[in-house]
Amino acid sequence: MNHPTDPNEKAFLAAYDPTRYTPVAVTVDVAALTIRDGVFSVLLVRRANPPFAGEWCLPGGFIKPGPGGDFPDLATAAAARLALETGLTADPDDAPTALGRVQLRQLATFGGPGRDPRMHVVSVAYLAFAPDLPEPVAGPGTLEAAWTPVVEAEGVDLAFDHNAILAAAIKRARGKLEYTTMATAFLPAEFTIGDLKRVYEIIWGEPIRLTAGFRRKVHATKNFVERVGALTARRGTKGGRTAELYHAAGGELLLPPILSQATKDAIG
Amino acid sequence: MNHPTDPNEKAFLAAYDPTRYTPVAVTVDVAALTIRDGVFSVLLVRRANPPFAGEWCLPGGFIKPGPGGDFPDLATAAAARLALETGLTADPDDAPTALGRVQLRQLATFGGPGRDPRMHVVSVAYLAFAPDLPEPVAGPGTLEAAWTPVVEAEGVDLAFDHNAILAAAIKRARGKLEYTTMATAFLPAEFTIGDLKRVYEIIWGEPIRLTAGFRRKVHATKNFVERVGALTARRGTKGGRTAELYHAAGGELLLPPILSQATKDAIG
DNA sequence: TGAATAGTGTCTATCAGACATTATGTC
DNA sequence: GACATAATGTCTGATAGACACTATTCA
Repeated sequence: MNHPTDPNEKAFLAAYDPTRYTPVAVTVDVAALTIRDGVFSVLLVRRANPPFAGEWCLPGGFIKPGPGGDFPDLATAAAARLALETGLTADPDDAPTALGRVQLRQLATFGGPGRDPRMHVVSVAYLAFAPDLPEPVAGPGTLEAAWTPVVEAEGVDLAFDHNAILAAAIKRARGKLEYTTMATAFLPAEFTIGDLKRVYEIIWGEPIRLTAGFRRKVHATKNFVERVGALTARRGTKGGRTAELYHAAGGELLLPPILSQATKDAIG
Repeated sequence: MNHPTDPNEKAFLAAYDPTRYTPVAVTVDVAALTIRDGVFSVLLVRRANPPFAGEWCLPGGFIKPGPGGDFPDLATAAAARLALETGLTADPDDAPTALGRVQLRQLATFGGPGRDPRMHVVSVAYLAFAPDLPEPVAGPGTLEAAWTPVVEAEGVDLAFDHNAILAAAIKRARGKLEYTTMATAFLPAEFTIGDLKRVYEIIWGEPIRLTAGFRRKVHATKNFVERVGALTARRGTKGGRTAELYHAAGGELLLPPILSQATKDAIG
């Protein structure tokens, strides 16, 4: 970060009065996506206070200075907000908490006029890819918090312009699966190739016909998955061979991409 | 947009005082990228006023309400800022001004502590892909404005954290060429396949060895280019066959992607 | 044994990469 | 003709998609 040293600048700064201007507020909102019981879901909270008291929206809130007077980084604010609503604490010692496995990415910033009846508000939206998390707890300022199937959430009239943010989040998530290895973020630390395939099917909402092809692609991609060397304990009750376990191998890019049918249709 | 109707909400809003909180400011900054004389360049301006008076940075400024009291949309603010520094007016009647061909995309939002010595500032950065534009003019608050080769700009110590924004812009631009048809945004309305290939080479900073392959890919991609049906007037003085002219065909996606060598190396 | 799930082998049409060839222009 | 640029043709190795087959488990 660059900092001014000129003495003129110091005089200017001493005389600078930020309250002269029409105030603007900045919020950080989080679209936390996960898969719960095989359903693509998003974390929604119900507002306790006006505006939109009693209505559902994405968790979020104004950024404000901490005890030291400094504002937090945007990503830090987003992580804190998510921790507040999920009841999970982000462990600074990098312990493997459930929240530690959540992938936070900046989604987009929404700043059109009329978004908030109080004043002009610019919202920095974050996208969280999460493995199956525990039941959320209502944080301060919220009546309740709930993992909600995205198809259901899209039908709800959310507060502010959160329907637009949610739509962008879903679109981005579906796209990210195509050319990154982030599908693993929806799974626990150890998973099978079948689990991974199901992540794609659940989030895209379409079957993946290629069984062998999907496996080949996953194995051929550098740093996508790594064999653990153990088998799953039995799941389900309908029989079937026990599957090999894998864990995410830290890679990011998945190229050439695995395209969803929707994308294939779009490119003709 | 959703709006509260509850009478309790109206009372709450009447009593709401936005000046109670620590003020935050929001800026919109634009990384305008273009190709000038075969060189990948970015628009920089030199600040007239503190902080960082006399130093170079990306064009940008605080968002503030217009005459009607309403704040503009973020993208509108970015377009206005760019128009100010380039001397081009964005024609609302959609006339084919040079600025009309500029593609504006939101890049990312930067909001860490200590970005601005005056107060906490959150910057929404926009990425502009532009065809060769005229010499810029210094807008209000700037001493001068200049198209600067990106390799040179990366070496300059820019004001605020604009080096980080510029780096993100360059990275995004290089990536966008891989899987979108946005390379055409760097070219005039009519161009040749050779021109298009040169855009890739200039922005990626590496030669594309495939001549036939590149052509095939471009032609096979739906809505990438469309044959105009005319040939170029002679250019250069070294001879050679006259090329067919094409124009952008309105498509967005370029899949499977054309990968740069850098990306290929990254995926092993 | 049959059904269910996991994983491998193989064939083929397609395509990216490489390179040769043809076409059209200036000097 | 020598050279430069544009455009097309053709060969080959890799691979996505499709499908058949093997492997392991439970009822």
